[in-house]
Amino acid sequence: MSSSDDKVIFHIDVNSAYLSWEAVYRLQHGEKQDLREIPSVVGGDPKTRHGIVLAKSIPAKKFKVQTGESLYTACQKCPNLTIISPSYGLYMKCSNALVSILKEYSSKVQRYSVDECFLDYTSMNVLLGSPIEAAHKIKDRIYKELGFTVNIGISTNKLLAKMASDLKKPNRVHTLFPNEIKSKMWTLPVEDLYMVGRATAPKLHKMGIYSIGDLATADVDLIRYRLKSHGVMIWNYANGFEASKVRVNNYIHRKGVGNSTTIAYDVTDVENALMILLSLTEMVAMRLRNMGSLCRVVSVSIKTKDLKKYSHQRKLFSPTDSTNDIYIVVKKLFEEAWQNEPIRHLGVRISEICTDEFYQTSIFDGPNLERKRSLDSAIDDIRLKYGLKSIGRGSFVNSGIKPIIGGVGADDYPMMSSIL
DNA sequence: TCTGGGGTCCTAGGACCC
DNA sequence: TCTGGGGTCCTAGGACCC
Repeated sequence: MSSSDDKVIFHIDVNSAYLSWEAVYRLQHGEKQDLREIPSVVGGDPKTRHGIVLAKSIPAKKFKVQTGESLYTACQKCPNLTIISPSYGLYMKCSNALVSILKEYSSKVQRYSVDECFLDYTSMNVLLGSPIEAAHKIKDRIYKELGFTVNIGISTNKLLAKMASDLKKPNRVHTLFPNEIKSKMWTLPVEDLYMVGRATAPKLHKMGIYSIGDLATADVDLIRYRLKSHGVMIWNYANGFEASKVRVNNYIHRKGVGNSTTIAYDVTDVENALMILLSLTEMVAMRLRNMGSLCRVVSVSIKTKDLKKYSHQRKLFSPTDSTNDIYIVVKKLFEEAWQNEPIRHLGVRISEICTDEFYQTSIFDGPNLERKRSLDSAIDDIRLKYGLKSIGRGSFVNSGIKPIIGGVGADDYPMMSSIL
């Protein structure tokens, strides 16, 4: 092996995460039936019948229920299907418990998503044994202490480690070292490669590329000509070339924060739309302040009844974290963009995040800035202490719209405990 | 089968400057 | 004001991920 192959990277992937976590939680709270042993799915909102399958049990898979399909079609395939609504708070706790075990094996742990982590095991051999031994130890410990299974992929970079953990599930350790690429990876269909999705796969097929090996051995100039820089990236991946670092997560580096919602009915009037947008803005702004950050770009997205999508964004003159300031822009953007069509889905997103540490107040912000900021932060404190519903705007009281809509990301609640 | 919600990155085109 | 071309900033939209 050459010196660039010196790194040892693990990718840890929770098997059917949401479903496993629901099953473990329920068993620990006295339920007799293990969700993993019956046809069951996590997903959607059973009340509105909206939504899709987020995770499925192996028995549900036998009925050909697929991740991403609507609950309606899933029920048609499998009439006895048990449907569980997702509880993201529980998943965050499980994810935190996983991360804290991993951190005992290396200080370099990157949470890639709620159910996937990278771990840099380079030069830990001396202390903790060979990579394969350590991976088995980690896998078995997670099962013993937390009750769910994981796959662990081992290689010399993140891409190969991730491809390895995907090989055969569940409860497995796989290696995919550079000398195993041909036998273990090139034989797979090209759509199994990370970053080859619904739009890219058909383009590759048209070029006669069906396996990862076909892509790896194709002429890179031709790939570049047809698929631009994205093509060069996946060609590199197919050859196992990837060199990004396992970086310890830091939510300061987040690029944007957004929340969106599909509405149970079609919205046809400005008042209702604005009420929903205000509710989304409340959540987004609170998350932003929770990060100790400011934003410079505000964007509103609209999806119509017939699934037409459009968005409108604007760069602000000076950065802000104020709910009111953001909402004023949101309102303007919506009124400029909306073409009077029935609305199915609305979203608010802020980006160009910067730290508020050295924030200089612009003279255009006026004398009320500090007052606005302290009001926002007082409300945040109450919400964090007594729950999101404890305080809301008067205008929502009889509207039938929740004063806060939207979920949170992995690093939004660092104070959340790691206990399952 | 008409498809949820949270992200990131890239590209293309227009405005504007020199 | 006829023309060219390079650079940057901004916005909209698409592709991918989990």
